[in-house]
Amino acid sequence: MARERRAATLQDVADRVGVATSTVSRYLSNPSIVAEATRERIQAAIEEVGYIPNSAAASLALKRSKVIALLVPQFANTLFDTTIDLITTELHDDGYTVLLGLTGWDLDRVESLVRAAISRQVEAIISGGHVPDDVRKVIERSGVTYVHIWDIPEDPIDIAIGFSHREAGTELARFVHNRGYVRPHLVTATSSRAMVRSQAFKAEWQKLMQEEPSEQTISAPSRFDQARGAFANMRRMDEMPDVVLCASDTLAQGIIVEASSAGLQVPEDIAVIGFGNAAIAGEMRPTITTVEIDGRRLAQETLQVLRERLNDDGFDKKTVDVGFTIIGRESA
Amino acid sequence: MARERRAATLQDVADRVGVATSTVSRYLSNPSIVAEATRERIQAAIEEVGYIPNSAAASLALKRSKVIALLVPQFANTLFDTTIDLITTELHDDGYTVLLGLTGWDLDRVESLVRAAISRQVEAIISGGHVPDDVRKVIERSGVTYVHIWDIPEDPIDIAIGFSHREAGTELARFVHNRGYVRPHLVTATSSRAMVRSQAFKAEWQKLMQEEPSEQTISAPSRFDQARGAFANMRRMDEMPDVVLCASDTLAQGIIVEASSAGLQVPEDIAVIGFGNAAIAGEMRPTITTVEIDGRRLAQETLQVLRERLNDDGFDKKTVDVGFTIIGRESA
DNA sequence: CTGAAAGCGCTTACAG
DNA sequence: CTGAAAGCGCTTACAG
Repeated sequence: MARERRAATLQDVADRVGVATSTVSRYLSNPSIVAEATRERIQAAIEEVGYIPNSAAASLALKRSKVIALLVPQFANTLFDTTIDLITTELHDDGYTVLLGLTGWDLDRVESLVRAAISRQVEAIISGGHVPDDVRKVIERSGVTYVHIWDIPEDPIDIAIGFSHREAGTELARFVHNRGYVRPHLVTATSSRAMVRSQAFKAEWQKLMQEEPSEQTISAPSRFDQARGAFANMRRMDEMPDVVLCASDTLAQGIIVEASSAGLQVPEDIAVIGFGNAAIAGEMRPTITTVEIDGRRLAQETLQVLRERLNDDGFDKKTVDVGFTIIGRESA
Repeated sequence: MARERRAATLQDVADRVGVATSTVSRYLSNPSIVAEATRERIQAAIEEVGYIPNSAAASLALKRSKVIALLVPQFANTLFDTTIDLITTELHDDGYTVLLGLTGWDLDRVESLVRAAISRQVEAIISGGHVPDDVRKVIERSGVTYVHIWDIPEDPIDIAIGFSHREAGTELARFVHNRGYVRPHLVTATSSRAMVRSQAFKAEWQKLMQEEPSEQTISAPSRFDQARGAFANMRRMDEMPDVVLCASDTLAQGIIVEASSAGLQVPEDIAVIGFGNAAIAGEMRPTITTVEIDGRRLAQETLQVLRERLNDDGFDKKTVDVGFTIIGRESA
């Protein structure tokens, strides 16, 4: 690696061409207002010195950073990987740089990430997780655009795009009931969203059957390898459940593998329902009944609202419900 | 959301306290050199106005951004999710902000992401993918620290931390041969690394058996749902392979599911080998024989080398080989 | 079409 | 222990 080299600046380019920095700057932002001949000399100089603008300086002068922060709990296996992927790629194509913050479900980290983002002058924060009240104040005070994705909070800070996890839980209870299952078992992850779904499921099931479904909790994120323990717990119950509601498709997949390996047929002996409609859900044998959220649509809606806000300077709070769909397949 | 509000600046805090901005700045970077009484008044003022420093301005003045760019092909399901997760989290704890760039295996995007990173004055670029020659020049010219992770290129740009995919391919061929398999089939993904492994496997197999193993190619990233097509292709072969080498554990998992559902026993009728030792590999039934790369160690090594370079100003190129381990399990 | 100058919000020698 | 001032690398009215 080359040793400490001073990066070329606008001044270097200008000197080389023999014009003022303002001319080079204009060429960069709007070439057509610079004379043809000057244009060519500037372009040549830029290439010679390998000039790359310093965007810290530009941010400062423009009061516009073209940076957006993305806060998610972890790098992968969040149910919205596709959504994140699409959003990030499109934002880059729009000329934005994306800051990544991994919260790891840790509230202190959420706060320091939000502060770092604001400090970096981000134009928006897209967050896939909840934010404690004091951090909410920091966000509101700063005036940044804040986009909460994946669920719809009671009282959104600013923009929210997602679906109602409560309704999803309720609908799942009805679905299970309609299919004639009588002993549902919830494998709930310790994430606020999964817990909301389970609560709603229990409430609805109570209404329909006048009883409380059994439940166990696993630590978020729900992973394939947690299935073994979860399944063992079920075996210890007085009576095995006839349907298991999993916090994710990966977990559902694990439960199916465990059940098969214990000689149980899915769904005959025990039915399994996932969450998220990951690629595996449609390909597993048996195919997995699950809840689909349209990640592509979620991404598109997010980008649209964001672009409106960022370009047209709208300042209205906004909530978009992208809904969900229960997809009945072989596993339940 | 609150309307356009001018963010508080150092000047605002200074005015409120009745000191110069330099004093507030000193308080922020090194409180102990400011008088106790002043310190308290400054702290109070900071909280009152909700001051958050503008790091674009700080970058400009300090010529140090505390930003690091992370370039990966996609947001999830890269074999090194854990590594990325660890690196990102630790860097944040070290006070760095992480820029995320998703290349999507697209070389033009690699270039624009590298340029954006340099423009943002990043102190290092960590990249999980290959970089074309002209982009290499941009990197070298800029003088940023460049950390290539996951494999070890012939001629590293700067720092490289990973393992030899060529050796992995060779060792896999020996492993398969030792276990007595005679008709291996490679399911290769179209990523440069997977291709290197397959090449090496073929070369070694040629040496051992004087024949060419059969092979099919799937588009990267290798996913569970590509297993169906891949398996169908094998069925169409004159003779089914007795062992399948998959580009990832997820793909291996898919092949196992497909094989079982076709009434074949794994490994008796057909053995399966994955790559990566994902969580599922040890939990699937049968458990999956695979190649493990210690993602945690990879992350630690990366962080260590990075910290050395960033703090101690070392400028030597460096390569670290973290190796790999073939883990024999039930599936082969 | 182009230049000189002010300003964006910090930091840090240099004085005192 | 603190302040005044210069400077980091850009952008953009304002003149010409």
